Amino acid sequence: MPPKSDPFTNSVWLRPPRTRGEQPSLSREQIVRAAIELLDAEGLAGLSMRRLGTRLGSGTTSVYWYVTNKDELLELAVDEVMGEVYVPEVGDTSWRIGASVLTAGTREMLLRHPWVIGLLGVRPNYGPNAMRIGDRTVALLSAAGFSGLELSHASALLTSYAIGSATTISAMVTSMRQSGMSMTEIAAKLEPRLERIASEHPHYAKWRQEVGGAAYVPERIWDESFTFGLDRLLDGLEMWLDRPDR
Amino acid sequence: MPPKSDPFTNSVWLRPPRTRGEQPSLSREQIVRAAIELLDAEGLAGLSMRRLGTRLGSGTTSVYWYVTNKDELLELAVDEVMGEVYVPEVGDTSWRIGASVLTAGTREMLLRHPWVIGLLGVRPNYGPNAMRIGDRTVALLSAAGFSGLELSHASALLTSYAIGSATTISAMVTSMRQSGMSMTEIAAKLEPRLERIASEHPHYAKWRQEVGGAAYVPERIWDESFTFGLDRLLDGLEMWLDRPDR
DNA sequence: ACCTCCGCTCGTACAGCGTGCGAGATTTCT
DNA sequence: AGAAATCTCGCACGCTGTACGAGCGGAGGT
Repeated sequence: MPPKSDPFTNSVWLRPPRTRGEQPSLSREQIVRAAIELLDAEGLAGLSMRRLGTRLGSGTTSVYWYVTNKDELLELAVDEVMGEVYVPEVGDTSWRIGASVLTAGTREMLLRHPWVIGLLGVRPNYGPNAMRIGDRTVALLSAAGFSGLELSHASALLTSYAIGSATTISAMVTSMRQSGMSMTEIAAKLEPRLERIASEHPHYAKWRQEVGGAAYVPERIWDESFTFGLDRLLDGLEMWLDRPDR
Repeated sequence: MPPKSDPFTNSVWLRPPRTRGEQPSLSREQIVRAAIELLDAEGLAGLSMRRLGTRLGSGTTSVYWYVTNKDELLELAVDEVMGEVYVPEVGDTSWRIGASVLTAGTREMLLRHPWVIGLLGVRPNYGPNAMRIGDRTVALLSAAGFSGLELSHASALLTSYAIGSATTISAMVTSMRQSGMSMTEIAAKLEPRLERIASEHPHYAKWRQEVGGAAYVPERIWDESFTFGLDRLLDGLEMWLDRPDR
């Protein structure tokens, strides 16, 4: 027997914020904003309901009047930062540039708020901002020549790449932050281990020699790598659009 | 001042398992296996050190002899399941099929062990299996004609897509499991909301009409979507390889 | 044979977590 | 004025990761 109240019919997005007058000292919006600040500063583990209460200057459990539980608060926070993603208007640019801006923007948002990444795999997002992005993405890809299921496949390809790319980088940035070292310092510490690994993995060793230390230079390479992949991906989509037999 | 012992020079992979004779009733290998079983069955939240101890038939904190903390255990678990990913030998197939098998295999591994997804963004992986995959991927792409930084860009593109694609699907599967409903049941519950959303988002509404209910049929569509994206992506890479001016 | 040490197990304890509950305060409606 | 709604929050429960140190059994040295 399914639970009496499931998360699909009983969702945050269907419930109006619990505030009518101007009196109350808290509001859903303010709570979400404070939560995002905590999350940005200290990551998922840094957000506890107690700390959130303290930061808002209220009691430990006051937040529970506006939000039924922590999961729901995170759902609100995720959609809030989704609002930072800009999807170009149809007609403002070519679809290629439009898709490029969308994908890069999504990736950048995820890198600004790395805690989102850990939440994306847990529950799908039906918040208003996610929906707005979806709608405008349809417009963009539709104008490009996609339709039906292929349109959603193309859209999934773009967002998957943005998410995956951000995930890899987030892992490194997080470990940088936690260790308090720069990427080059980490590379130096890792050096002997990588050397030993190279001695057991001939192909890796050969590649390592080809690129020298270049692979461990920080952000610039990550951006280059993302752009390279994005260009290949857009090439592939364009090629499909140009196919006579589709 | 950085911490005295950082995670890069002092890593699980550099410390031999704490066992010499045959006496002890526990072993690192056995612990990791049990942890993975718990994680597969109940997700990240389902693994606690106490439950792990109970499942192994030992005391609450016995595990701490073999593993310094939970994070390290998770690191071991992640690399263990990385061992399930098969990277085709060079020469066995074309590079295209090789890359295809690698990417699909990674995605399938992630869908078998969805908890891995939540961990990928937290810390990079330098375990032996990750290294083996890396080495063989270099071999594969090197034989295809990639070299230097472009090789690692191409490799990043493939794994990013595998990760991102698995993330989206994992979100849906997880929410299916938690609600105990099938995807079609969820779609039915969601229907009125989506309809209202469609009424406010014209492009989405138009697309919705195009595909009808097809978009909410479960796994088959997901696989089709992944394959579509993968093919576009490989087309793009192939195109780059064929460029005269690279 | 005894002692010492080492590898290993695990009970206890502590600080922190999410949150259900209900008492209380305050504002609004009748 | 009295009742009802709205909102705040202290307390308590059961859970978490893990530091610490007591205790156990077998191996090696004397």
